[in-house]
Amino acid sequence: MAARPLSADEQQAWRAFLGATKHVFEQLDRQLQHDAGMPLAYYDILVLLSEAPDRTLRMSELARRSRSSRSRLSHAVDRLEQAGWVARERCPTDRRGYFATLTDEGFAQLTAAAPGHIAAVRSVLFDPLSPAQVASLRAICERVLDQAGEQPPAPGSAATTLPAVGE
Amino acid sequence: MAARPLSADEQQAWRAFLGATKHVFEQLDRQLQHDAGMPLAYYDILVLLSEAPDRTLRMSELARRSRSSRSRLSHAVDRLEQAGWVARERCPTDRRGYFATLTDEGFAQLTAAAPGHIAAVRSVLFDPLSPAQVASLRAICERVLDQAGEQPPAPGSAATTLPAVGE
DNA sequence: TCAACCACGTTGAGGACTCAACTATCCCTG
DNA sequence: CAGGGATAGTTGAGTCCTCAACGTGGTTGA
Repeated sequence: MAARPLSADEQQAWRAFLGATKHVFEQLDRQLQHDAGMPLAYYDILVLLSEAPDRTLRMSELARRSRSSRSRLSHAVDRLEQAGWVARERCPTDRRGYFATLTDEGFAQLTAAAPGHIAAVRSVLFDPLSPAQVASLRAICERVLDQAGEQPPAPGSAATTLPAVGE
Repeated sequence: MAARPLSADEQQAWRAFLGATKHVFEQLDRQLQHDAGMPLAYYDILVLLSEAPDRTLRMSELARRSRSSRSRLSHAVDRLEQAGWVARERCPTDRRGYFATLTDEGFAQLTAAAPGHIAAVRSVLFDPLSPAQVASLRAICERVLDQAGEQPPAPGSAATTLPAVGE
């Protein structure tokens, strides 16, 4: 399976991508950790909760939206719960399930953290780019994500298309 | 400091970027870990060493090229040394320093791991993109990296430009 | 020559993530 | 309504990373 190696263009695109993403996430993580005491992944969880009705989501739904594994989310919510920023509650209709709710304290933390984080996102990612590049980046990332949905046509599986999961 | 919030376009670009990068690195890390028993970060270290004269680099130079902290690199080389893929050697002319060398065993591992990794990079990142998008992605990432070089004009520091570090 | 300073790299503690195994609950079929 | 299989979520061990502190060796200037 001697895969065709990357072309020179692809090679350089790949290295630039590796470097740029490493840099971006390192800056953002450091900024958030320093100024708000949470990593980027946790900030995202709080954002997702803050946007949900009643600031509440089922664990599995939260995992899906944050693109994390159940395990990762469970560990993360453990910590956020310890911090008092999120509360867990049993789901009355399905007793396997739990809801995660953003507490007032969590909302306050998020509100406090947002301006610094947004400024960092701007300065590290958007400021250097032209509007056309921002649009292009978005199209590229959405393309990659679309492709990600149409998973490996697992050998033997016929129709794996899921009934649109109304985002 | 109520930073201007992200525009709707920026917002969506940002979320797509978060999602796409998360997906890409998750896939690649999983593939490498499963098929070659190393995370992407270690693979990159081996690549950098394999390209260097005598497959050898000073720790600090390796840290710079891999964009990792000295600490991270030190831990990583610990592990790679335990695996027998890299060897450390004192620098004779500067006794604070060390060289890291890719061993034959390490080179063999890298050679074995490369095809699968490259195939994964293609399938997850490049295959979904048009050539124009690949070029665009590269330009975008290089722009972000350029900007990263011109660090914060630290208050009070006059000329922080470094004497081009011959790449 | 010696003190102050800087550069190289390591160390250890603690946090976040992965993977596999596990419990508990729900649902479907016979 | 029993049994099997899927689904929801948790748990613990192990890995990788970060941060701050440290030892050691080079360098510079009075």
